[in-house]
Amino acid sequence: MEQISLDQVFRENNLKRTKLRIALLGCLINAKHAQSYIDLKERLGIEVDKSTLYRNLSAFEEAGIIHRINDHSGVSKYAFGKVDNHEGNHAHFVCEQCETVFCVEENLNFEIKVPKGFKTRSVQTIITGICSAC
Amino acid sequence: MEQISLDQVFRENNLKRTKLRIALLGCLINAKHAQSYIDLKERLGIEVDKSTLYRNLSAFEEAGIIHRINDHSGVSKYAFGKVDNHEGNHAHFVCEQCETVFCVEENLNFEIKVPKGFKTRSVQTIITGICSAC
DNA sequence: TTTCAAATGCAACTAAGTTGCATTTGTATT
DNA sequence: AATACAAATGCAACTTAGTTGCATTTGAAA
Repeated sequence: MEQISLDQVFRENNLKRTKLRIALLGCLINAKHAQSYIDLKERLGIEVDKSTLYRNLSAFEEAGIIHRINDHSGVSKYAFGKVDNHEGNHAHFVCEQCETVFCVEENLNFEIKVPKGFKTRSVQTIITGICSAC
Repeated sequence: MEQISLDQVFRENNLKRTKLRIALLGCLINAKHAQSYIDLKERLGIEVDKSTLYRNLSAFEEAGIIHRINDHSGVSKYAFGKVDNHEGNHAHFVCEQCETVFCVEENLNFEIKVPKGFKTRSVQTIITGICSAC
């Protein structure tokens, strides 16, 4: 696995290197599955302001550092990396029991025909089922 | 196109045939794209109680009469029919501009490999892009 | 070390969706 | 047609995710 330099990520995206951002991005990188606001808040340990956290998540998302997943629960979850790389998109697996969201590493490279006049920009796939732990 | 009898749908699913349900299901059947709570409320015209509407949407969803779509906006949208029929799943197209959600009629019949121990139950695909009207 | 935009913290707000409970209504039964 | 009862409705109050405006603080560049 390739080592990631946080400093580089921040510099490349014109984001100031603050304590919270370092901790937050660390959380997201090390997470084994997608994290909600609540998950992140707990994981961070330190007291964090809600709006600051959300603003940072938005900033990271806009910069393409993380991506947001919206499953059936209505609560947004965030995961490190982009949904689509040069080889295709990846899917998300949502466990019905524990509600954990995993990024499925297999790349999807299918095309979906859309009606005339429609232009596709991105494709997100959500799989529901039962995870190995449940 | 096949004619649908609302009475039959209600009877089959053990749902009482109320004024609101008839109007609501009518709205959903006739809609050209997926409807949010707000869309439905406006479309119905009549005064509707929020919780009653939501409860009915849940009831319809549980009965498999309609399905719920969760796009990036965080607001649930509802569309008539099931996501998956005997031929595969259908995808949803979300317009980035007008936020309209369309059901894409093409059936998807691909398989996604999930990690060992994971069991897939359903697959939902969301396409974002620009619709023909925008 | 100064400077300034960008980031933070706080409080107040918005909006989606839920819950509990009293009242009403659809339908099955007599 | 009258009765009976569960299921559906309406209302009010609540919960929770996420946002906004603004004063204060801080990172980094000059």
